[in-house]
Amino acid sequence: MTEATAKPTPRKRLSSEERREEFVQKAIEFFAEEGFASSTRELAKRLGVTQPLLYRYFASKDDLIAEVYETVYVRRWRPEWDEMIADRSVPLRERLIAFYHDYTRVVFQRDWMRIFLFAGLKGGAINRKYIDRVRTRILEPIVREYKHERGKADTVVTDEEIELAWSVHGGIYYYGVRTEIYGQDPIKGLGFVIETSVDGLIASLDRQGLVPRGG
Amino acid sequence: MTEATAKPTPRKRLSSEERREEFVQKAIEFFAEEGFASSTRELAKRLGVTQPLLYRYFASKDDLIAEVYETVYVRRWRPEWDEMIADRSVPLRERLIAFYHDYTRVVFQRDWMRIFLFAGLKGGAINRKYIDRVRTRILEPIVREYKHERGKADTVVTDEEIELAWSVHGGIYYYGVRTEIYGQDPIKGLGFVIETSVDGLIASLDRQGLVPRGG
DNA sequence: GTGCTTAGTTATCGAACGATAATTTGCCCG
DNA sequence: CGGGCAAATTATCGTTCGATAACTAAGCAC
Repeated sequence: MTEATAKPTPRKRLSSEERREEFVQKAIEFFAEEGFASSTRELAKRLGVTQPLLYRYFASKDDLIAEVYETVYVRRWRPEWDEMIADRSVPLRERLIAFYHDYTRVVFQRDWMRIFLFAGLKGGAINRKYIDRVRTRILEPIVREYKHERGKADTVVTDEEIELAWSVHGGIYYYGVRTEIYGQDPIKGLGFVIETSVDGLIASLDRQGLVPRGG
Repeated sequence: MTEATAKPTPRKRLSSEERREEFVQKAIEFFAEEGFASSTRELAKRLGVTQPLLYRYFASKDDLIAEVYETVYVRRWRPEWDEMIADRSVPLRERLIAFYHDYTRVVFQRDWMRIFLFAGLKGGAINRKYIDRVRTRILEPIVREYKHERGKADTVVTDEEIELAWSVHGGIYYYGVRTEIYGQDPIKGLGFVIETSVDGLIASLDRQGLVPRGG
């Protein structure tokens, strides 16, 4: 249905800051669904404004995209995850289960996952930086906590142990990919996946501890 | 550097069938690297032919893309995987390790993975169909073989067991994503990941067998 | 109320896109 | 050697893209 000829053009005037925030939020939804190759005209249509207005707030389309990255990957990271993982007043198993419930609540969002995949395919540094952060802020702390609980706090975290953690983390992450990206019906709930994955990680770290270490 | 004015234009003439095959193969590399939103002009440039020539072989860009899908996902699937998984003359652990070495040799290719991700984000049915095939041709047979080796061949494969297999399969797959898509240096080799993942799957299936079943 | 600031508009440019039509040229058969 | 089929080209159409310039009007200050 095309618009009527005599459009009232309400032309609400919003302050620069709220407009900008609104644009970024809607751009996240828009680009997550349509991809970064989609047009600024289509985005403007969804925002109910004209396309050139976007260029009053962002110097270029790439600038807008950069702001989308920043908002999704930096602002949604929860600083309290550090303490959740390291809170030794809670048994490790419960701690990790609680953490992964919270982590997946943030990450298993359609817009988060799709933008992450789009960004990865574009080949920028964002995903590499995020992967690095997962290793240093999640996986290495998890392995350190495991070793503390096993009374091996003095031993160094090995590459093998980190790779075991990556495998389990990846298994959980792939559950989100299957349900959020590929639309697969969850055959068993997220809770089951998290609990069995945490159990599997602890068990495989235990087995790894029995393997003779070279050097 | 722009081309010289007096271009020789060699204009090689190839038979229809070899040209078509050449176009599809190069289109796989091209779209894997640049995404399906990239132009047919750029693809033609890489092929060393003019852009309208593509339209002698493919009715539309979407037709070409469909042929890319077909070639990658159907033609690269190895029929012998069925027998590898079900070959009971080999112990299950070795069988699964051998299978995953072969499977990842096909799937852990930059073009395969990137096209799979691009296709998934476009939202067609290809990925859903592929996921279904992984479940019915890989995961369910694996769990059936496990139950046979444990003397439970008569019991039905449960949703929980399939989900355990998905988690481990996803962990292995994510290793490929990290190395092929995000360019992460493999901190431990693929062999380590496959072996510990297979051990982890068998162990978690064993644990699952101890859990009281409802009904 | 009058006027300034600026949010928001319309109009438009040059480039790139998918696709088609018309034209040229390589190659096999006689 | 020469004629015809089809491989491959040049030329071009209509559309859409990111981005800029010029214009319009909303709302606050006084």
